[in-house]
Order: sequence, then structure tokens, then C-alpha cells
Amino acid sequence: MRISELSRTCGCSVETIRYYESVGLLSAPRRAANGYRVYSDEHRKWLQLVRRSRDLGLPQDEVRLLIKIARDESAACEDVYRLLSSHVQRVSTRIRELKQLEKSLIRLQSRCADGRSKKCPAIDELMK
Amino acid sequence: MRISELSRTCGCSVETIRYYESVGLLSAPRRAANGYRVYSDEHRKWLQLVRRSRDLGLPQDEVRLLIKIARDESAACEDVYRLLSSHVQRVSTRIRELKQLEKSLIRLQSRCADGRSKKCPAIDELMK
DNA sequence: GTAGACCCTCTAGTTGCTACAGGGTCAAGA
DNA sequence: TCTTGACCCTGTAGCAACTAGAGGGTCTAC
Ligand SMILES: [Zn+2]
Ligand SMILES: [Zn+2]
Ligand SMILES: [Zn+2]
Ligand SMILES: [Zn+2]
Repeated sequence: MRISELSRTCGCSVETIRYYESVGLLSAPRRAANGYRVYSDEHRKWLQLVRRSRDLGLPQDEVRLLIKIARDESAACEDVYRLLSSHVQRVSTRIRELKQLEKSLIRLQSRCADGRSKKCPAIDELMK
Repeated sequence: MRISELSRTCGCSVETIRYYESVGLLSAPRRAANGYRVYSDEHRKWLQLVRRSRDLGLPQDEVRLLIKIARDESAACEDVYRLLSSHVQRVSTRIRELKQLEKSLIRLQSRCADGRSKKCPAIDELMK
């Protein structure tokens, strides 16, 4: 399978696939006589792992770790669990932060809403 | 006031202040004879606006817009309100997305938890 | 006179891609 | 046969919003 076909089946761009190869998230495939990359179904699976992990918000280096774990035959289920746990924690924390932010923004915005004053009270608050 | 004092009162690094100047988020201050930047209290206020806006998650170009609005004497309260509204929307959307993500992650993770199988079911799912 | 705390500019790194520029390859149609 | 057009290649530069460092200058105090 050539790179464009792989890109279609995995839902990521050709450039992204080459990029993953360059940063070691996808192993280099064999090349045809003309220099084109030729991918196997194995490659497709590994790319799926990368794509799905990224879609779940895992940073690149954790995807790399996941790959290492997955390649290991004695695939440590526990390690995967731990990795996912710590990521869930990060996501939860971020959600809490964003909720706080949302509250602050709405409070700030409300000061604009009722004001008939000349000066914008929101701007005033931000500068004080 | 010199740059390090300003950085202390505004809670951002010296480098960040210089960076804001370089990208036009903070106007260039006058220089002392030795070339050091000298800031007035006005500068401090504008930097506060930038810092607080950034802390609220506003992207740089919207902060720039906010500055333009604030500089305008006929400060359009309505424009500020609109700007904040659209940002609140973005934040709310992001929160919803992250909650979805959190759910998916927890589902995936749970497949690890109960498994006594040799192969990690989470990895399997990600690669299939 | 030298140590330390400042200050300056300029450049390069971060993350995770994306978009060119400037080429080569190959099958189909005029 | 020639030429389009859809592919493919490498390599470099860009994005946001800083951060960190190199390699220097300045000023005060012991
Ligand atoms: Zn597992
Ligand atoms: Zn207002
Ligand atoms: Zn080209
Ligand atoms: Zn130095």
C-alpha cells in the first residue's frame, strides 16, 4: 500500500505519516524501486495506535512509551493502565481548570452587561 | 521602574515582558542612558491587561484587539462583551470535548483493569 | 578590583504538526 | 510522441506563546 492509501484508511494526512516516521512514531517502511514508501498491514495497525492515542490526547512521548510497551511480548497490561490513569488525571485537572476559567470569564462579562457607564468595567478590572 | 521590578509586580518573567514588547503587546518604554528599559505606572497597567487576559486564555491576537478597544476613548463596552462571549463559547466547547475524552479514556482503561489475559485489551483496541 | 546582580540583543528550542519549494515518476489521453 | 495530472520524494520554514541560553555590558559593594 502506498502512502496516500494509508493516509485514507487512517484518516491522517500524508505529511503527518512522513512526520511520524521522522520522529520515530512509525517505523520506516521498505521502499519500492522508485523510492516510494510501501506499507504493510502491520504498519497500518501501528499507525492506528498512534492516531487513536493522539486523538485521546496522549502526548507524543507517551505514545512512544505505549509503543514500546506494546512491542514487548510480555506486554505489561499494568503499565498501560498506569499510563492511562495518569493521563485521565491530567484531563480531569484540565477540566476543573477550564471550569474555573469559564466562571471568571462569565463574571467579568456580566460587569459589561449591566453597565451604562462610559468606561468599560471589564477593561477597568483587567487593568487595575 | 526597571524590568525586573515590573516582572515582580506583574508576575511574569523578564523574558516574557521583552517578548510582549517584540510582538507588540506592550509598547516600548523609554531607555535610560545605559540602554536599560524604564517603565512607568501606565506600562504596568497595560501589562496587567495583557497578563490577566492571557491568564483567562485569550489568544494573543484577541488581546491585541482588546488593547485597541481599550485605547480607544469611546471604549466600546459592547465589543468587549462580544469578545468575551465568543471566548466563553470556546472554553465551554473545550470543556465538553474534554469530558468526552475523559469518558473514552476511562472506558479504555477499564478494559485493562479486569483483564487477566496475556495481551493488553486496551492496546488491542487501539490497534484494531 | 572583582564578585554579584542586574541589563542588553539575538538565536534556538519547545509541541505537533502543516505548508511550501523544487524536484522525480508514471499512467492515460490528444 | 508528447503532455497533462496525480502521485511521490527531500528539506526547510511556519504556527502559538513563550523559555532558555550565549555572549556580552553596567553598576554597586566589599
Ligand atoms: Zn492493559
Ligand atoms: Zn465592557
Ligand atoms: Zn512542486
Ligand atoms: Zn552570559
